Amino acid sequence: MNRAQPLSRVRCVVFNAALGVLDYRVPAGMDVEPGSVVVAPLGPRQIMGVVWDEGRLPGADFPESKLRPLLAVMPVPPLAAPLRRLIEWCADYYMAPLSSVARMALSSGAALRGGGTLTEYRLTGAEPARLTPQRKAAIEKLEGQQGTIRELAAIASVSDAVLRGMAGAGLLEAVQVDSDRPFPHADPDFATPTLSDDQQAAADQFVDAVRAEAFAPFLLDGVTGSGKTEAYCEAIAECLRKGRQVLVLLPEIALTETFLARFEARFGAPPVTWHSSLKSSERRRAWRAVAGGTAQVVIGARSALFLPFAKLGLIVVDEAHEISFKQDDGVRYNARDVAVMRARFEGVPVILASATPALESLQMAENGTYTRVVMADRFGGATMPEVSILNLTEHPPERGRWLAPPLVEALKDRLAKGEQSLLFLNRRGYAPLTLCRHCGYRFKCANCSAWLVEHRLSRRLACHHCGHEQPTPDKCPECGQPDCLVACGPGVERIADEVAEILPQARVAIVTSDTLTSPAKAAEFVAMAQGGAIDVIVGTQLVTKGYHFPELTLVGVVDADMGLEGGDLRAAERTYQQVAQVAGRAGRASKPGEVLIQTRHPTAAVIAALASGDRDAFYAAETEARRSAGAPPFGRWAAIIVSSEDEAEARTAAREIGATAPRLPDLAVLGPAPAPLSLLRGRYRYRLLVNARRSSEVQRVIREWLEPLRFPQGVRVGVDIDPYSFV
DNA sequence: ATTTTGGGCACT
DNA sequence: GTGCCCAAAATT
Repeated sequence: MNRAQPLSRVRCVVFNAALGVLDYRVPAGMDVEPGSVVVAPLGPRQIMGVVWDEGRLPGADFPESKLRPLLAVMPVPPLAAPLRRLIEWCADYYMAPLSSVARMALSSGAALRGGGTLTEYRLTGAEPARLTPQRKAAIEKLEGQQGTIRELAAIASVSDAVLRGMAGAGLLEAVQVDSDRPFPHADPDFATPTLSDDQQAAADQFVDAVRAEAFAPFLLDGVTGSGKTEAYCEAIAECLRKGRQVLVLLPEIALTETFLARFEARFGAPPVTWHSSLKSSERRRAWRAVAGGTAQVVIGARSALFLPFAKLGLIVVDEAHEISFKQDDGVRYNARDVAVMRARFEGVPVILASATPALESLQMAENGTYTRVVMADRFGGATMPEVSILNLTEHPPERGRWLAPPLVEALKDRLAKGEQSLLFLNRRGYAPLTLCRHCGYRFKCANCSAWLVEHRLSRRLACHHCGHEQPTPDKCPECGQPDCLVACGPGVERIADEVAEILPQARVAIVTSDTLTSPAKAAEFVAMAQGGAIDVIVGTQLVTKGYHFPELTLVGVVDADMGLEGGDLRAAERTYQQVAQVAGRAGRASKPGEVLIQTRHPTAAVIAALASGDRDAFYAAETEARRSAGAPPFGRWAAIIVSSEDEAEARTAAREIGATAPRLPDLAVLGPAPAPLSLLRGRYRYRLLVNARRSSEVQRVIREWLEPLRFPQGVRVGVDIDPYSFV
């Protein structure tokens, strides 16, 4: 590309949501182009920004004479045009400030300052002469850890002063980490697998698309166990051969040890990972390798979508139906949809892989926008498990118990045969509500309108929305009565207790984000489960993903109705997906699997479809329900969320928005109403729902609606386009 | 968002 | 006049 005239005046997206776009003069000798990351003066301060394309952004002409010169250019490659187009698209579609979206592409502050080294610390193992309590605690928690003082302080929950003292006393040693040391090389032909006909046919289509180097969206629709991963890995291999980079998006990247192991077995090296809990040195190294084009394959959480790939060749979204791809704070984007847009702007193929695709994705396949690739059979001749409904009204569990007699019998049977069972309940902790038998007091979060969940293993009461925790008291805080607290409802811990009572000799493992807190713990669990050291696994949706347990022949769904009772727009679909996904864990090897679903609504469309294994029937019923509700993909939803620390202010602002709602034939506005969690993290929240019957420009309507309104300071108004959760 | 400014007000 | 607090304005 030849640039004629060096730029003398540029429009910058500065990293401040309120300011947006500002113009600057480029001093003589400074080399900037669209995408350059720069430091600009702002009043007495300095602010980071990205040079944008001339003429693509709104903004009045600012007098030449008042322009101030840019201060510096960061030593990183400029953000390429396709990424800039993606940022613009996201800002526009999700109604977020351009700067907030741009910031996601530059989320590694350290990387921007250039390469070089970073100082990290680790324990020396030296025996201290005497030990303060803080130092003793730090040494226990930092075993095997390495990181900057700041990161270690967070891990050990001590102040950095403690650690600096320890470094001075020789208990911690400094290690220089090179941020540009290369990642191991992935070899496309390291271990080429033998594919089934289905897999080969899918792989061929993907490889052709990679070779074509053009935008091509695929919906890889394959039952659990059909070997989707092997099929798309062939497309990854083709990218590696062409020297192009690959982005694989996974939900909950921190817990996908098994995926990383499979990847390494196929390509001879682990991929580069990207997720929110990377340490700053790891983040910097990964970011720079991505921007420099040396990171071949990046396995990432949704934030990886905004990485500055130098030569992207393919995007894969695995488990594409997962709702965790929807970001629910900050810029509320759906990574699945943004992935398709990025592929489009980059001109590369994108594969959405799922056993239970979102209705929206199926619709896109049906109308020809996406190419549908079906893998209908399980790999290696394994059969789909037999699914039965367990009507809780007919087979009630004993009082104070949650497992119905037939499920108990099935558990006993598997234990006798030496086979594994899995009980699925999507609820962490022991019990979702604790109350005082004496005075009726209920434990409630101080910052949110939510009950505190008892975690008996850690002897704490926790709010699952804001993270607030307190020790479980032994007497009621209201009336002071001792031994009067009762647990209401089941959580996985309670189910595990029940299993231990029914099957005292069974080895039970609880699998939730509370117990698998690190990749090492996850690996340990997988090793134990596969080594036959666990008889019954009790888990949340965490166990529904990615694990293969050859001896697992029974899956019990403890409460299939749980998801249906909330006011969630996609409740039926999510229940279907979760149960289908967990059912897929049963009988993956030679032994057939059995699935028992406990429910009080055996005739509900979702439950019936699960029982009959008739996926098409479920999707047909759900399609009709969505059509008549004007829900996606037939109409559009948007949520307007008004929040403030002052309840009255939030209510007034929400009412004002409601009162000024536009009256349009295809638009329905519901609310304002207090949001389901009307108090969240100390903020009172009101919500309006906007339903646009046609796929019209909801964003434009909302923009014009909210634009003239002014609210007091402290009132935040956010828009959630295509909302999933109404929390 | 953060900093600067300017007005109103009490106090000297 | 001076200090102080808070709201409004400006930031390229």
